[in-house]
Amino acid sequence: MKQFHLRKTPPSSPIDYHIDYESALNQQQLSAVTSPAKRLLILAGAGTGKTKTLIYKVSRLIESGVPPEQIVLLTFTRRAAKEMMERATQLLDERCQYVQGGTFHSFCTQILRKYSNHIGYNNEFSIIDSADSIDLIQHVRSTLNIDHRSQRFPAKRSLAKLFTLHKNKQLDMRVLLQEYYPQFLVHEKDVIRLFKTYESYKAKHHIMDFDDLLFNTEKLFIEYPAILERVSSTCQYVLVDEFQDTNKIQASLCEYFSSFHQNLTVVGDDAQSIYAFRGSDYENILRFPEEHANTELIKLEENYRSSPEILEVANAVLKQSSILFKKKLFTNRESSDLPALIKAIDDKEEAEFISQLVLHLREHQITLGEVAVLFRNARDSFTLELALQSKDIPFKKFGGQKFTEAAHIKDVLAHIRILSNPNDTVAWQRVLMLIEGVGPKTAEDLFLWIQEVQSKQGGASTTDSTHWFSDSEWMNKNYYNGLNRLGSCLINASKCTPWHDSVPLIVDYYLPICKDLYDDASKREEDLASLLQITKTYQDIQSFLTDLVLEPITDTVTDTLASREEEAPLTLSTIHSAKGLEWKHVLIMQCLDGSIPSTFSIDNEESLDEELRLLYVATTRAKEMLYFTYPRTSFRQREGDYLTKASRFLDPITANLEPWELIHDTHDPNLNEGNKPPLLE
DNA sequence: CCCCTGCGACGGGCC
DNA sequence: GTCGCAGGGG
Ligand SMILES: Nc1ncnc2c1ncn2[C@@H]1O[C@H](COP(=O)(O)OP(=O)(O)OP(=O)(O)O)[C@@H](O)[C@H]1O
Repeated sequence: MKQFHLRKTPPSSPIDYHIDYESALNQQQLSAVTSPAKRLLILAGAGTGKTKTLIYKVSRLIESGVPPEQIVLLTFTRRAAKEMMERATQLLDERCQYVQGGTFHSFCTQILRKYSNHIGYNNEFSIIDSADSIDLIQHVRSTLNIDHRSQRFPAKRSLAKLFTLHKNKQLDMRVLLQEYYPQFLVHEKDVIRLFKTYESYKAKHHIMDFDDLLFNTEKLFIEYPAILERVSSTCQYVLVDEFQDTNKIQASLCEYFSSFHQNLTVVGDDAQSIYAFRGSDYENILRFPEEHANTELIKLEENYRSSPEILEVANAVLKQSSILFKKKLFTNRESSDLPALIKAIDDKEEAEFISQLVLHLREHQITLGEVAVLFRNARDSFTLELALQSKDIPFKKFGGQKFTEAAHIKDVLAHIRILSNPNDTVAWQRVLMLIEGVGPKTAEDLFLWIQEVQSKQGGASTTDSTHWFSDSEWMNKNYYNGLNRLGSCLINASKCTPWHDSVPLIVDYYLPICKDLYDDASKREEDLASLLQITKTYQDIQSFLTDLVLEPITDTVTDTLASREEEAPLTLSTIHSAKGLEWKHVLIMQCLDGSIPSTFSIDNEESLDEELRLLYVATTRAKEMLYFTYPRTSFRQREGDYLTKASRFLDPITANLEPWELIHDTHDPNLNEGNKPPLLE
């Protein structure tokens, strides 16, 4: 017998990393980045560098030769996703742009656009946002003739909420009714019937709502293992930020995505779980190690973001929770002033203080971009926005749907949606009812008639139906003229190439209607002009509509004006949209009982805890200085002026705060600044 | 069948 | 504030 000696090959030459991981990261962070573990959980408090670690891990993988398009980086909010991509690109280079992912919803959409034909959808299915979903529920309800006379039936919003909870929490409708709307338990049967009809309606019309994007992806994976294998084989590494905010289905999607290569890293902080209303469950992250025995757990404890004074307040906030959080954060950052507590006399004074403080900070080298004002409800900043506008302080607001929610934008979008999908009932309904004299019933009849005409033409597209409404049964109606104008507008619009040339036609058609409907038409006209600009950046109608639902425009006209100036604007944001971000100075405004905690949470310990975590998230956004403000009086239409109540969460932390007194200065506003007392003493 | 008015109930955060 | 329903006149 011959012998063949296999030589020992030298170990592959060590990779020449461009990034100095060892000096940028601490011990635990480094071990998370370099860990060979296939399943890794990083469980750590706010500001301990979780996101940073994740970004370094992505860079490290790319530097070690993993193709970026084989890495999937998922997170929860669009802002966090964008922020993460930017930070990664800045750290390494353009290669990071090819990393897959974004939000769960956008990633699932990409998969479904390729494969949803397997589960009975067109790959061109429409996606509806929550407002559309509410409208659709209403529409479906009107077809069911549900008896609401004897006993009040849940409003469309409540129904929508029930339906998402039902899908996301996978709880029985009865249980949900019991917990959230016991007064509607009598309607259980009808609610379920409506839910089923809503579901089948969407399926039949190739419409998906946000929940469907997740559910249908899972369904696809369950029913078609071959597709699962194909998709997951392109996901060599799956990394998930903010894992505490995932719900059951998102957690299970993570397992599916990583099922082929089995590399799954998740990052999160159970103390920052603030999306229970959407069915998220922080138990997901705590259970994560139990799902697989070989999970490596890494904890980070040093906070690199906030001063000790801020961290002290944050810890004191969290201590009020009925659930015990064992972690205690520490920091080596230098001391700052004590966080401030400002009690304004009313909303106006609060807004005035914030805008003057922001200007004062700008004089002292804290730019607007380094300051954020956070609040519980999107509308809490209304008075402040007016004050900022009057002082020409540029700001950008996050949270609240505003632009795409606005009626006039939705109106124009509905026309565009018809061009994209002539079967879109909700869009037709909306468009038809804009015509004077057309109500729900006529709109429904018209829609059925249009569908019939279309099917008679053997599925020919809208382009051929040049004489839609003439010679028809509608000739003699008083709304015939309006109908005809709509008809020719849509026909001309559908012939446009490129597609976005159709938008000016639609806007021209719509403007008279808009002027008739709203007093502030000129402001709305400007919005439509900016919508027009946006449409020009899209090659096709489909991607435009998808993007608009998944990434609704947050810029309003004021923002656009602001962005013309070079200076980075002040940030106004709901706390929910601020998660994962940080600023030098953070103001939390409207710290009132009824706002935070919200009125709807106060008699339920679980939701009260979530409100508290929300305040914790807000406080931990600050690096150098933190301010709590609230008005002592406020105004409501019915009651008039009334005394407010400070947030109950502030009481136990007042010892850690420094009260600031607001003094109205009586000097002539035109007096030289040097002759007045300093703003802050 | 539409559209206006008045009245009571509800109301939040995100994709 | 906004929604959703009831009652009226067109
Ligand atoms: N080892 C480190 N050395 C210096 N700075 C660090 C280190 N780790 C993190 N930081 C800084 O701390 C700040 C917080 O980091 P990061 O945003 O990654 O925290 P996080 O844990 O994701 O926070 P959160 O849970 O609040 O989103 C960042 O400014 C980051 O640059």
